[in-house]
Amino acid sequence: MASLGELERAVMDLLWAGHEAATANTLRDRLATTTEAKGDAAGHEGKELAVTTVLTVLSRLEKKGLVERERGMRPHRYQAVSSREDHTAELMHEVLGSAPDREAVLARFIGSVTDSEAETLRKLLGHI
Amino acid sequence: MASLGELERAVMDLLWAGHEAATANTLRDRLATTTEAKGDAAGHEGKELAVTTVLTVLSRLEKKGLVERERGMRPHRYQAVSSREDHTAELMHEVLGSAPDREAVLARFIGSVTDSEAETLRKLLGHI
DNA sequence: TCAAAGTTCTACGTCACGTAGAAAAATTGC
DNA sequence: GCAATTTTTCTACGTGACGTAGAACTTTGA
Repeated sequence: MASLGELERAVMDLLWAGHEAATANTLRDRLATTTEAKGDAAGHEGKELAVTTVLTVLSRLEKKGLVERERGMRPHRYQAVSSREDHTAELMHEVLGSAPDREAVLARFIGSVTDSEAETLRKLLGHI
Repeated sequence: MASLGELERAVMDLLWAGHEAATANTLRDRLATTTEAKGDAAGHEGKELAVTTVLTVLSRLEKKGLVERERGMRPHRYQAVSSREDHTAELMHEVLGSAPDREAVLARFIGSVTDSEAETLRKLLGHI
């Protein structure tokens, strides 16, 4: 119960990037700019979504527990509940837990980790 | 592009469990038995699905690259392409790769790993 | 009090997935 | 060799998630 759609993901990325709370309007604008880069080479002007679209997505993300909003201020402010790193790490644990033999999975996992990542892991495991 | 539905997951679990190739019929039977346990306390007799249902799911899993079938034999034999551990580890890598700062994610990840898992990791990463 | 800005409700199209019948193809038992 | 049976493929429908947004309701600012 944690998979995100394309737009939901894009919104989370924005919230995670500049991690202060943002309004739906701000997000809508940033989405247009962000999408711009992804569009086909030629200046395919990032299309602005309707604010309601962004609001719907934010509501769904809130329901999923990924986003929380301050209802005090009038243009509600939205922000990610946890950092991208925390969320991603949590996801990794979920995946890991989906297999009976966790240690066997870890073995395979380590097998295909980059050198620098292995180094990072060694350090982290050192002082625990 | 790797999330599984409930039934798809159940089928993969069976293929991963007894990891010889199996026919759609065999799988349908095992699904009934397996489901039995999950049903409400009272002997809620695992309901047998139509074989076509199982076949459809197997086709979809094949298309997703998780299952392969031997078309030689007539009742086709199906088997998982990779072990559950390999598949799970691969998923973990996918998740890890979905964040820009992989090392930061690893830090959080390690932070909430069990002791025995940490031990396993140390061994796998070699001394030091 | 009104217009403007913001929020909630409702809704539609699409796609994945559970589910399976109908039709086509292959096997098997006589 | 042919009918009965098994297996596979095609087609399809219901449901729920997600992208998308208009309509309607609420709050704010002048």
